[in-house]
Amino acid sequence: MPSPTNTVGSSTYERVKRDVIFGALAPGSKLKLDGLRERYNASVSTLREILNRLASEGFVVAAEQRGFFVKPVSKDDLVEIANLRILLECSALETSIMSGDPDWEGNLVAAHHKLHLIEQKMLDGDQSQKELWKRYDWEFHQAMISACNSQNLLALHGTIFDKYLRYQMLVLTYRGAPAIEDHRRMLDAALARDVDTAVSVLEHHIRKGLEHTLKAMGDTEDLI
Amino acid sequence: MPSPTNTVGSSTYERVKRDVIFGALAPGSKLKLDGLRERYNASVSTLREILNRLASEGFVVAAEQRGFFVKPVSKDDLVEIANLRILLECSALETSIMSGDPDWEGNLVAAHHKLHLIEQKMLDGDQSQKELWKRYDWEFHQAMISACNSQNLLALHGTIFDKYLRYQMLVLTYRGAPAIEDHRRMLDAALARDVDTAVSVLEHHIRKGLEHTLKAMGDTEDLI
DNA sequence: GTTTGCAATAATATATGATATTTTGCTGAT
DNA sequence: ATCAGCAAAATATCATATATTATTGCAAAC
Repeated sequence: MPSPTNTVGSSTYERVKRDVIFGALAPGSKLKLDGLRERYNASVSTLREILNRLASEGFVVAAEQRGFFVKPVSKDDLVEIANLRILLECSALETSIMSGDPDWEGNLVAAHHKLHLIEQKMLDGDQSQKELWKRYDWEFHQAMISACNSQNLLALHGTIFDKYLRYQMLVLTYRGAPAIEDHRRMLDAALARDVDTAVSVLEHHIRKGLEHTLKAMGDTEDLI
Repeated sequence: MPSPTNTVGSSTYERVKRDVIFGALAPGSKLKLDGLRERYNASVSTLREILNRLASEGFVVAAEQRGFFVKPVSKDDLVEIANLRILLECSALETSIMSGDPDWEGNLVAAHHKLHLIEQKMLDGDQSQKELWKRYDWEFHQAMISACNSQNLLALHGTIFDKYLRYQMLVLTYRGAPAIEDHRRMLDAALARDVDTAVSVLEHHIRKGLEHTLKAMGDTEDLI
């Protein structure tokens, strides 16, 4: 099998983005080219390309002539992100359910199964695999909307999802059983082609997550 | 007044983006670094930064190890873009109308006035200012949704609008009087805080534009 | 004690050239 | 026509140089 043969640029891009999302690079912190060069073992030119990409996606802020900063967080921003996620994901879900084929159903069931397995572990107190858990969460939501017939919509949703994820990682708390229940209900509704139920559960799911994260941010006011 | 003091990077970025949107750089064409260096009088490093930005916005395609290409066009892509514009702009319009203040109304009336002036010229056969016309069109739509209270939504909409605009510029035809009428009706509905009417006129406006552009693309099959 | 002004320092923006790798184009053989 | 293999072209990456701009530190002034 051919190894992914990643270029320095793309693999470092992944690493930096990941570090922003998972908080290794703190919100608002300055991204000095020289510091990054050491940290990621890449040249300044390559890093500038990466930071420009991340800036246009909104994970980084590029301040003309003053360099780059990790995008700051705020409750207002989180609310905007959550609302956008609802708008994009619900819309995609609707068309996806209406046009999903057997392959789609198969992937969906598989994605839910994997997610469910790790959710059980989380419930049992094993918090050691937060990152993997979130990846499966992402894969499940992605599988749900993957038949929406719009690459553009999927791309936009992917970015928004990652931004939302950053806030969840920031407060580092777990909503637990209710979220698991949401996923199950979404799966069932999707397979039953019950658009209305699926969409309303999804919206509820995101709003509850938003509430939860906002509350956690209120308690930990320092991270802004 | 302080001059904009643009950096080479940002001003060249604007130029390249503009050239993609207005078709000076043809869809699908290869963007050779060396060629661009001559054309825009910027260094390769700077140009790579710019192309990376444009790639992450979707105006350019970055093919690992094979360089950059102007994003190709297709009817499917146009349909996706139009649907996304409807989704984003209608949602933004709804909240904007509900929370617009007097300043918002003022800007809106002003934007419509400017747009209307140039639309009349277009109707009279003066097609010399397509670019200015499209700028005013953008400013009007932007003014409508500017009170939506979401920077994230406005940013996303801006990008989608530009992509939609590229298709319009590509086929280079003018929908004329009906579009002018749409704008007037949207303005009136917005000022009357009639959300339903405004939103449905907007959706109709975009769908008609889509139809029109699709038809023009069908006739000029060569540009793909 | 706070503010102002300015020099010293640091960091960014941009350009250029060098190297390794990859892709592309071409030639000739099958 | 197809394919292998080589030469030319282009990209990806890096290091380095320079000009410009931003930041910092400190002394002088209020």
